[in-house]
Amino acid sequence: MGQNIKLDKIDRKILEILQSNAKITNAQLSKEIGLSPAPTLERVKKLEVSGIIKSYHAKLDTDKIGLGVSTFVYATLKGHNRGNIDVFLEEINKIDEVIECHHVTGSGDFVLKVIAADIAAYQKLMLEKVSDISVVDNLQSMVILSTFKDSKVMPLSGGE
Amino acid sequence: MGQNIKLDKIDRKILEILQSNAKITNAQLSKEIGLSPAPTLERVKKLEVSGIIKSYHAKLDTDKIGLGVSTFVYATLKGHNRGNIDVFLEEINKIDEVIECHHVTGSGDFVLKVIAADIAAYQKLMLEKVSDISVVDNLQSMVILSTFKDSKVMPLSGGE
DNA sequence: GTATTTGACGAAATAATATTCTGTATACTA
DNA sequence: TAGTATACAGAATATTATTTCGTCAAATAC
Repeated sequence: MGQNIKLDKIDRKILEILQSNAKITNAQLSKEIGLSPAPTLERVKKLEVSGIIKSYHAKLDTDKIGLGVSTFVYATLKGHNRGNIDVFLEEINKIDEVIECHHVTGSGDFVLKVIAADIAAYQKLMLEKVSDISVVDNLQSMVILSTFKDSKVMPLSGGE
Repeated sequence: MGQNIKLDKIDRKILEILQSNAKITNAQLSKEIGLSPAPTLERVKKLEVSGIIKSYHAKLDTDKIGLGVSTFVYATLKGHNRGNIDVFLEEINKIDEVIECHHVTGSGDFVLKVIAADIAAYQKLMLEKVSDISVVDNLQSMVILSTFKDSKVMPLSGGE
């Protein structure tokens, strides 16, 4: 289960291009995939409507907007039961600085990605908002020193 | 260092909107921020040229394109020296399935985000490509069971 | 094997949008 | 106070998206 829509080589090329550059004009895109503008647009629309393309986003330079600290945080809850998880997720969703939250296998229950202006702001955030969530048992932070790869292009290979 | 460009309230609003919806028309954007189209476009261009806006990307539904497995991987190297790190990064950059690579504090040296079609493909990838990198000492994988938050909108607050 | 339907395509016309241009007001500087 | 730079709105222009239409090819039915 999961996908059911069949993508041909051209569709995958479109997806690859739009992942790396969403602002390309339809005319340019059509050239790169070797079709005329009309069917190109039709394909893109189909990909959007089907939900394969979920959305489009601008990527910012965190340093330049004054967000100098990014971290990964492992959060363990006081119990893995449904109730605690729901409470945790609800609280996490309120915190804008937590930009990712994944439920994972392994010792920790959740992996968060957190962004703050600086270490002071980060500490404040963690103490006052995250640690404060009642169901949180343990938190372990890893500060990102530098990011060497942050590709927005996923590897597309699957079924012709 | 870091940022130097001053952003006013309108700029931050623009950034917020473009992060969550990069495909908005300039006319619509100008309405939402309360300016006419011309200066709105001027501001956006300025944000692009200054590098505050780095790029625009389409976000795909991983399930629908047949990428069912996402993981975080902690990688420790056989030594933290510059040479080993360079070797590691060079190899990692060749692997499309590794979409993120962060240098972090803590026990592990690097955190990777890896995407594959299924567990079998993931295992193959890790065994044949990642583990195979000579300078890699230890790898620890955490499979993402589900993602509850994956916001592309960073919290903008800083200096008026 | 032939007719028919369906889907995808290209070319051209149209509509919407981005982009440029010009003049004005406002804030900053000398 | 005069001068200058900056940001803005409104209108004209250029680009681009979008729609329309006719054609072709593959699949299906007869």
